[in-house]
Amino acid sequence: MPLIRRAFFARSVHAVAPDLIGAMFLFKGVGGRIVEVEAYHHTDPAAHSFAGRTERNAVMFGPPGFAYVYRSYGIHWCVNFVCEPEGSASAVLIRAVEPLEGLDRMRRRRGLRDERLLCAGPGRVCEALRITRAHNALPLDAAPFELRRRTGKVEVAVGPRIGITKAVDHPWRYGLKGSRFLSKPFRPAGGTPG
DNA sequence: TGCCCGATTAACT
DNA sequence: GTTAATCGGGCAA
Repeated sequence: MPLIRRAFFARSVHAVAPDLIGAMFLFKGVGGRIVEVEAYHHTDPAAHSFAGRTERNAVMFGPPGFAYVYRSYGIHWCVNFVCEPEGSASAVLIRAVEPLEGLDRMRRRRGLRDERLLCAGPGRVCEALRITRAHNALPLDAAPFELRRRTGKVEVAVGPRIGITKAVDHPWRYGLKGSRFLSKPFRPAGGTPG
C-alpha cells in the first residue's frame, strides 16, 4: 500500500473523507484499517472551526496533512486529519478503525478482549492507539504516524453524522460498507418501504 | 467570573 | 432508555 503524502490532504474534505475509507492508519505501529470517518467543513456550524480560530482548533487553520487532536467532553481524545488549502480550517474526524496491528497493546490499553470494540468510536480509537494532546499538530506523513492509501476497491456507505446537534442532516459520515468495526451501523440506502 | 453545552463512553435501570 | 465523568469554548455579566 503506497504511503499517503501531504498532497493527499490538499483537497476538499468531502473528497478526502471517503478516500480514507480502507486506508491503513498506524500510530507507533499500532492500528489498522480506517472504516469510519466524518467530514467537517469550515462553513459547517457543527465544525469546531466554524466560530473562528481558538487555541484549541488552531491546527485546523494551518496547512493540510497535520493531526488535530482535541479533548471531547473533558474525558476522551479525538483525532482529525486537516484537509484543503491552508486556512480552510476543514478536517476529517477518524471515528473507527478495524484493529489489525498491535492487538495485544490495544487490548491492554482498552481493558477489553473484544476486537470489535477496540477502535469502534473516536474516543476508543485514540485510547487504543494512545493518541493524546501531545500529538496535536504533528505531520501525518512522518513517524509516529504511518498512513497508507488503499489499493483495492471498497464500497463506501454514506449517512448523517453522529453525536452533533447542528447541521445534523448533512450526509458527511462515511464508512466501509458491511464492516463490523463501525461505531454504529449505517442505515441502508433506499426509500421508505411500502 | 459563572454558567451552559459539547464531533463520547461505560455503567446503570 | 438514562446518567455520570470532566474540561475548554463561548457568552453574559
